[in-house]
Amino acid sequence: MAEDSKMEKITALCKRRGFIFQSSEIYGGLNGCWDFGPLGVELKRNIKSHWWKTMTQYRDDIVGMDGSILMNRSVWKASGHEETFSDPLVECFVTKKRLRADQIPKQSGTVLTFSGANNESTGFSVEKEYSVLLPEGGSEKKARKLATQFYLQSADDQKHADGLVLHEPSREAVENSTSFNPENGGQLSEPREFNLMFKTYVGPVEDEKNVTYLRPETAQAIFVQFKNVLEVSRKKLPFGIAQIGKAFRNEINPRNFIFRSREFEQMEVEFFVSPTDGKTWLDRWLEERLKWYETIGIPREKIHVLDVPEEDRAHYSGGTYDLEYEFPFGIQELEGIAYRTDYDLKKHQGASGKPLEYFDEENKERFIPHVVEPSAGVDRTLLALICEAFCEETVTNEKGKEETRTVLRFAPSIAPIKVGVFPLLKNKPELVEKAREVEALLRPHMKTFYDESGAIGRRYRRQDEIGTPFCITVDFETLEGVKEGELEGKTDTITLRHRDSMQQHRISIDQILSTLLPQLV
RNA sequence: GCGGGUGUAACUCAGUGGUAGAGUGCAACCUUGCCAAGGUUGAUGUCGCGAGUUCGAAUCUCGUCACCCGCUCCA
Repeated sequence: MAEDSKMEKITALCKRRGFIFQSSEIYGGLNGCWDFGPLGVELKRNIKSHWWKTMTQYRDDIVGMDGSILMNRSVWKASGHEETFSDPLVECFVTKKRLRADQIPKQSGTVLTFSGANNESTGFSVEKEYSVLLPEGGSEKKARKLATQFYLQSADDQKHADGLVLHEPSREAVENSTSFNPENGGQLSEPREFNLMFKTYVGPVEDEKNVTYLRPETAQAIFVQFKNVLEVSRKKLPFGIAQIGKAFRNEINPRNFIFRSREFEQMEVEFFVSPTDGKTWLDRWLEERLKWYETIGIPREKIHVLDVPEEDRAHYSGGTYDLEYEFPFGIQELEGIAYRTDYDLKKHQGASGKPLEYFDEENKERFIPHVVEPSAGVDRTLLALICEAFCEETVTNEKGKEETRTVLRFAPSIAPIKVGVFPLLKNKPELVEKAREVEALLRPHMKTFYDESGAIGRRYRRQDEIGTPFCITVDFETLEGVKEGELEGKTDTITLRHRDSMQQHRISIDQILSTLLPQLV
């Protein structure tokens, strides 16, 4: 199956069956925003609750919290998020001056493009393209001086300045270009988005002093509450704080269905350790997280672990693993596990003036804890699960004709609906009544779906397409007794049909729960 | 952000200036005895949105929004 057509099929299925809709669809949608329909929300809740239990219930060194989306602006100043602007910016390579890309006046003239420079006497040589705009009547001498400055930046010693020779530039006339610094004609960097935060105002007055942002990550809420949580939970290092919540990034270009959206949900643990244990815990968390993906149905071999090289990591990171999944549109990040060192707590301690240190009774040491952060995207996980589960099989029907069966092979533990319950025929009230009874028996324990319309085969296929692992059918043998086999003569039995094999077997109604429940964990 | 493509029913699509269509799906009923079965009936459209041209626009023009692909971006 071609990978882009697979993605199209998945997108169509998600809409048709009620997993995911475009946000504000009847008004033409909103770029980068998505709504989860009846099945999508069940799937999403199952993912989150599985993660939450894994973190806060099955282990005793993590506690939860739920921070507000809006926080004091100082949080974003201290964390460094704000400092990096909210507009696309370009930078002059020589003066390092930053300019708003959309406010650069259009300029015309001749562009001199140099290919490099060298200094014979010192042996210095650099090959890099650099352009300078020479306005009509401008001084070529100044332009050459600027280029010289540019090339000298790559020299670590000023001694190369004397006798530096520029390669002879090529010339090209341009009109209305915004690629050059209006002050000196120097080439500007490509526009960069430095800050993707959504700005808003707290209170009804749209005054600059009321500005804050929708959080671009959930982590900061944990850092600023670190001391409170530590205090009340009476935990000792190493310990973690878990949180699931929405975050917002004003992405330049949301893409790939729900993969990169402007409003998304994160599941994060900030795990606090002593400074000497950071690297060890980073590796431990990698293992933990791979195990978790396995339990929800993404096998380890489908996850690529990228040990992010130092030059690609955030400046504060002491090591980062990216867990990547093979989506139909490419290998993309599902989760980042980052060793954030003491960067965040140190920043907040400095900015707030409140001590965020930890006192280690055993060693009588006081220090700012280091942090290892496994940070997963809920929506990305959901999309990966759908991609992983999606399957089209060719089956032969009773007339010998080949047809396609679409199945979502979700792990039963995360499937939105666990069991479909059907009367074989809907025009026989005894069958309907019995099926309703069976459904009522199961309902307190799992998400059920009752369906009586159309032919039984169609109802099975409908459940296959939404990933329901089990279907139960009440038939005449339920009422009249089994005709043959082990259960011969027994009433109150049903057929249990398995999604993946399409096999059915007959069990008595009082065995349904004990058969199904262990498979739903 | 740049370039290209697409937008008509829930889905897949036909319709190129003159009455809004098909198949699938959906709903009801009949039939039906376990894998998308058959029959009858039915509902669903500001033809993405907004302007313009025209006697008349799904169709032509412009704008805009959304989605897809390729760049770009992704602290």
